[in-house]
Amino acid sequence: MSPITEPDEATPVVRGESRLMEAGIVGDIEFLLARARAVGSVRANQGLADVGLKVRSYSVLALACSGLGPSQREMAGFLRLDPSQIVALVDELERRELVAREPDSRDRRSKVVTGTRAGRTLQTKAARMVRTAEDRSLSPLSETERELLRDLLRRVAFESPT
Amino acid sequence: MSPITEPDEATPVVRGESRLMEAGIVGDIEFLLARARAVGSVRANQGLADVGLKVRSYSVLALACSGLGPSQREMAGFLRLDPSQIVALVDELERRELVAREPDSRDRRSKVVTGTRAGRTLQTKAARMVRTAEDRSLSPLSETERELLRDLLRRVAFESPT
DNA sequence: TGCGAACGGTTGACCACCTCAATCGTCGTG
DNA sequence: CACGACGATTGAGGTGGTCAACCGTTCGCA
Repeated sequence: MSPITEPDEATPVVRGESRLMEAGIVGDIEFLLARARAVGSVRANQGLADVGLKVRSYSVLALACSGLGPSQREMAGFLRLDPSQIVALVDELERRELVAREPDSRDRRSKVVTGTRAGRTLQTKAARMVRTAEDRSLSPLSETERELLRDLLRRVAFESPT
Repeated sequence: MSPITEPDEATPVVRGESRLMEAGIVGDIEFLLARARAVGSVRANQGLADVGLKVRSYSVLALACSGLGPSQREMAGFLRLDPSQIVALVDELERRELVAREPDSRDRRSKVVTGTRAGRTLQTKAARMVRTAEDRSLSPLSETERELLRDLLRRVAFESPT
């Protein structure tokens, strides 16, 4: 990086811009999550652009196609989004006839979102693209390390106090 | 799953809204990163609000106070932000006299950002708040698991292909 | 039974943030 | 020394996050 020193032969292979790795901030989980996400979501969005989706809309579509019949509020809580954002996302997907809002017979306030046939086929296609994008993001890790990372993140994301 | 079954006594303690955990999306790294970050950054921002910072401005301040004398462009690459965003963040910190822009003697195009005395004291104070916020976010993990998560994220965040 | 509080969905406004293109001064190379 | 590349800056345009208010519905409770 510095313009004068020649490459150190003992330097481990570090693809990132490395001079600032000395800074204490690389120990911050918040920073690491932000940067990992920045790296990955660009790629995921690129892949999903082919089917006219983004990570946001893909998440909603995936939940709608899960067979669990989630209400919009459930989606909002699960994805940590404001309910009003779900409205817009479902609006868009419904306009494209990928999902449908069905009234909940038990509670007429809430609406259950389910994937249409077209939605389900698109979702499986999109899931493949997400997975290949993910593969590239996780390429520095071995298979067991990837599973480990998923497990640790799952616990932080779901079992952390409110 | 089915709406009628009574609570299963073998169910592990899951604090999250759990019904949708059956959905395949919980295996998505992108989703897990987004949710973990959503959980944690709210807390971190709350803590930092006491000193008038956010995670963004804190990151810039921390880099400025690292003693590494980073240029704005280095910061941008490291934090994965657009250079124009760095301008605004440094403007704000400079206005509060927490950091100073110094001309780089080697390259008069670039400006080195360093923390002032006030900036450094605020930074150490802020670092404490970030750490306690992080402690709560990572509370579901043991100490060795936390280090493991940090290490895995570091590799994904820095060694992943462009 | 009926009343009020709470809730789900929706809308709209507002602010933070991201991305991009254009500009200016500076650097490096040929 | 001329030209292309680069760092910082500005401004525009689009997206996303947050919040308050609203309507219809449900639930707790008197």
